[in-house]
Amino acid sequence: MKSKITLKELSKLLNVSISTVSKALHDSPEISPKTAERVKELAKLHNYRPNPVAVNLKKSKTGTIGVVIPNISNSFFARVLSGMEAEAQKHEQQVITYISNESLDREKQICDMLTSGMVDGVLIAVSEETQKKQEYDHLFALLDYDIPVVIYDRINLGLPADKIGVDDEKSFYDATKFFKEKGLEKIGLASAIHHVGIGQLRIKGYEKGMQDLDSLYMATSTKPAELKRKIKELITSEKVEALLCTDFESSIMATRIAYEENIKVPEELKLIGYISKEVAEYLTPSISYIEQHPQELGSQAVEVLNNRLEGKYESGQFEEKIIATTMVHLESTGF
Amino acid sequence: MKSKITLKELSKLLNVSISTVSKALHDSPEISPKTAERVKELAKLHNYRPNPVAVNLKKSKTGTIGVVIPNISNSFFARVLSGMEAEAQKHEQQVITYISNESLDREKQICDMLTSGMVDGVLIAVSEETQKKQEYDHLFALLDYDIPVVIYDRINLGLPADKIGVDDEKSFYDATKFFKEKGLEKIGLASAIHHVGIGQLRIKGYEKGMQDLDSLYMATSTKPAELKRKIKELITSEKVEALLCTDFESSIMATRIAYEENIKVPEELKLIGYISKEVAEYLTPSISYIEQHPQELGSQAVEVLNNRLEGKYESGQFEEKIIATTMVHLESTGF
DNA sequence: CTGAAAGCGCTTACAG
DNA sequence: CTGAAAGCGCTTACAG
Repeated sequence: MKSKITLKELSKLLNVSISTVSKALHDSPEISPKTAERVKELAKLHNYRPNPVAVNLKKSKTGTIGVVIPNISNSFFARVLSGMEAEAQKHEQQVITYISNESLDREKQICDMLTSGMVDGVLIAVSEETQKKQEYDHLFALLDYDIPVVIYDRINLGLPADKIGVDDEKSFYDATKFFKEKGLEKIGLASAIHHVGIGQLRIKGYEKGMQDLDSLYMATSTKPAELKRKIKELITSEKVEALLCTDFESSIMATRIAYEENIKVPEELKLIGYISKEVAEYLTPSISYIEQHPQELGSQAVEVLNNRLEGKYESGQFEEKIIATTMVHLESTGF
Repeated sequence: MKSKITLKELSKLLNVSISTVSKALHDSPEISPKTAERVKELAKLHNYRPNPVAVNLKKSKTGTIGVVIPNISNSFFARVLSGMEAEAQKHEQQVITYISNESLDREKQICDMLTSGMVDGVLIAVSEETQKKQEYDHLFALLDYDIPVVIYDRINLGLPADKIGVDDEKSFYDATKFFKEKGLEKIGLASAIHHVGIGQLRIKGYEKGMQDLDSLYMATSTKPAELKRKIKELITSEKVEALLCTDFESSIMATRIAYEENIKVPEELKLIGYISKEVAEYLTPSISYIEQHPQELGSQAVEVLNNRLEGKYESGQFEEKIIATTMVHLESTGF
């Protein structure tokens, strides 16, 4: 039980002033090499560590960044967090995690608490409910309090903040094009997130890729039973040759339906999912997927925030970064 | 851009002293109702929030707890974190997340930084490498600095700290018994984590459940290729009727091999996995699994830590809580 | 080269 | 009932 030693105690032990000790430990040129050495030696002996709370108060900052995550069970966000933590670590920042559970109320609570100055900046993926109700006052409150906000992943909401996301539209455009180039014609899309921003972008990419808007085959619903029925119809009645899925639910459901209906993947149906590597690889058959590089997204989000904190961006102007996606081919596309 | 108002500014505006303002806001009986009201009104108007860093310095605490997570992509840990965050929220504590990536070095770095007093207490699931090398000095360092530590999930390491975990041994004992009662005889076990504590406990539960140690069928390896070969042998040559899997890798691999070898699940082979609800439900066929209630584990871990911080436990004596598991039957057991 | 002083924003025992 | 003072642990401009 060493119980932390303070500058004051150190200074008493050394018979010098607190200022001298502090300066010595910061390699100030004001201090003679001799005293500097004495001080450092004793500090090391006692394993002195400055009290971070005191340092932060003095420097009028907190050394922490707040991350708001809509749903941590979604391994995409878990990986994003991991990238953030790694990058923050490099900047000696602590990551405080808040989970909104896709709830507007919870998000408001979190933002409210953050306005008190718990953190130097905030990284947020706006919850689904918030997007639906388009209530962004709590986010503006953060900006009012001069707390920089970086919006990650769910970025097409027209908010005045730095943003970093994934090229959702292009990824689906490319995937659609890919199937077309392979000579497939009947290409469908399944989505359980057609009502939220990123879902809409992915659908847009699909539509652009198809060009002819009469040849679209879409199964969309937020209700599992309804989505299932619709996907089944696409696969069995319409007999689409390929199916793009915009999210975890629809990807898994499509795999499942193909299995139940005895439709062979990839021979009779080719699938591309929007799911994490881990799940994609382990499904049977494994599902080709669009890799979003979540860790990269996370680490760059922290980078953007720190640039903002360090004044590297002009105020009033906002950064918008897009991370390119990669298509990963596994068994379900069979190429 | 409101830029936070301070007590000092408030007091100037009101023509009273800082102390008076502070007391009024804390409903001190020392203050006259009249001034109290005046103060509160203005505070509300300016949306005054005490600077948390200053409050913490004054109170010699940080208001935060540190959580060390070995691997956030593992949805078990993601859910544990979610439970911790929810509980911490109730206590108005912030959760600072650190990811060790199962690395001893990283874990040491984290603990080293934590000894400086970043947090009031630490929740940790010890990394695999740390367990393998049995190097726990960095954890003792935390205790030396009087920072309470709660070990969660990976608890059988004989460390002198409060612990909260899952009843790994019993869960496998029960699962084994369950198969036996259904009249199955050839019951096998697959494991990619036989070298770490929790793996060993699960295996022990299996062994106890089998009683006759000559009738064990085990496939264990940390190398995917070798594990695959061994599981395949159990399923095809040995023709076990049921297989218990101790972890994500072996669960998924077993499903996969059954599919590849055209062995029908559950008709020819019954499977129980140790994986998250989300993945279990979505596999084809869905996999019966042992539910560990990770959120519960997380929230109780925070509870234990707070009890310790509040001096509700005797020092020198350690709590050890066990969360009971539940078996969830899906298609792969077919009962 | 060293130290006294002010101050970061707050709380609280104490004096009046 | 109100306020001056000390102090949480640190940093840094300033005086000597």
